[in-house]
Amino acid sequence: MRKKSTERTTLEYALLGLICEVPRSGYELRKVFVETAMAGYSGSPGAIYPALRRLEAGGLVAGRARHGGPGRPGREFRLTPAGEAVLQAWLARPVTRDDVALRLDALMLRFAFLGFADSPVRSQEFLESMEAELEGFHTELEDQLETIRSAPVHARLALEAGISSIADRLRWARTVRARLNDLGEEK
Amino acid sequence: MRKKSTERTTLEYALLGLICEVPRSGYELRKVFVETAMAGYSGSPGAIYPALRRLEAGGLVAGRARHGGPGRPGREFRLTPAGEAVLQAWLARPVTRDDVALRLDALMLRFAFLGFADSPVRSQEFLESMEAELEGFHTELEDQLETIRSAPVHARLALEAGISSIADRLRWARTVRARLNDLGEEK
DNA sequence: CTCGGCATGTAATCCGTTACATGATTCT
DNA sequence: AGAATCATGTAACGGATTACATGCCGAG
Repeated sequence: MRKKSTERTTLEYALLGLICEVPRSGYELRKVFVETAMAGYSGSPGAIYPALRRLEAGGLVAGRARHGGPGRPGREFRLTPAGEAVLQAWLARPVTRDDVALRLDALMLRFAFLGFADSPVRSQEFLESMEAELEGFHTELEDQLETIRSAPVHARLALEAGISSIADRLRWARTVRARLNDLGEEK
Repeated sequence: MRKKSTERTTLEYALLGLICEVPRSGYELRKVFVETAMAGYSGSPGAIYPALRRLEAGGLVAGRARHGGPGRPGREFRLTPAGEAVLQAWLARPVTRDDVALRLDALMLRFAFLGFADSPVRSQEFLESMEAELEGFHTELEDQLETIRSAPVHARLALEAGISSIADRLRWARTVRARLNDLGEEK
């Protein structure tokens, strides 16, 4: 999955986003994944704890002991300045074609954290580039639909479902951008 | 990923579906994935060839030499009776909540091959159970939206996108079921 | 006869899953 | 003390990715 060694997994970014404002323990992070079924991430301990250790090893998060509740005392993780920088860089990334075509879930996860961006402009940029790529991908898929006229009915119908869902997400992006605009202006 | 040892990966089912009617070589299979970006599967040789060997080892496909074109002669894979049975069992599976919540892409891939099912009834069953699970998941997500009223705006908006896309897919399923019904009756 | 492109395969690495094991605190 | 519960891990394993290596044919 990693192209450059600086790349992190989606799960790692999710963790960074979740502890960005509220420090949390591994257990609390797991609960978030399990209860909200966030983007389909499973929150198995075998995924989360290793991911937290990778982040800690990279100096992006720091854990400190916490005792107070019942049961075994946990470790509470908070972002380091380096971690904050990595999170912000992630949030500021432009949306690519591959993001909308191959990793739409991860992209929406990123959007969910965009409120933590250093500037409200980030949301606008995100939505604008997302709309552009969605439009491009949409016509790409419609072209593909043309070229597979002879394909089995079910395959064509499945492709139509994909096209429809891209159109749906495009409508979402446009209305959300308008909503956020209004929110920003009336403030 | 495997719960029972009889479970196959999504990629393996995709391969079974693709060679179900037309025997193909690994290279041709790769091209399908690359060109149509099927369900976001990458079609890297490091994934496809091992998957084909697993299927061959399991007796689900059989390869035979093919020479004729230019370049290195390829091996052409076709389904064995056992492979046909596994494919049919996959196509006949009822749609579960996890299918629509966590693996919608894989589910749509399955639909794309439903035309190869042993009975046209399979499509109806598939769509009916899919509609039921989509409805259930939809209300589940709307409940979740209620309970996170205090969450950050962006997170709520992301969830709304998910809800909308489920509704969109539900509309798709209903219209497709009607369309297939008409097609079946006029025949 | 070797060069380029078609086609198959391998190796290293990494992440996620499942299932299990362990630690620490409070309640009875 | 022992059970229950909260919380953190570990081990084995499988599959996907990337990048590289190999084999075989026809054209010049």
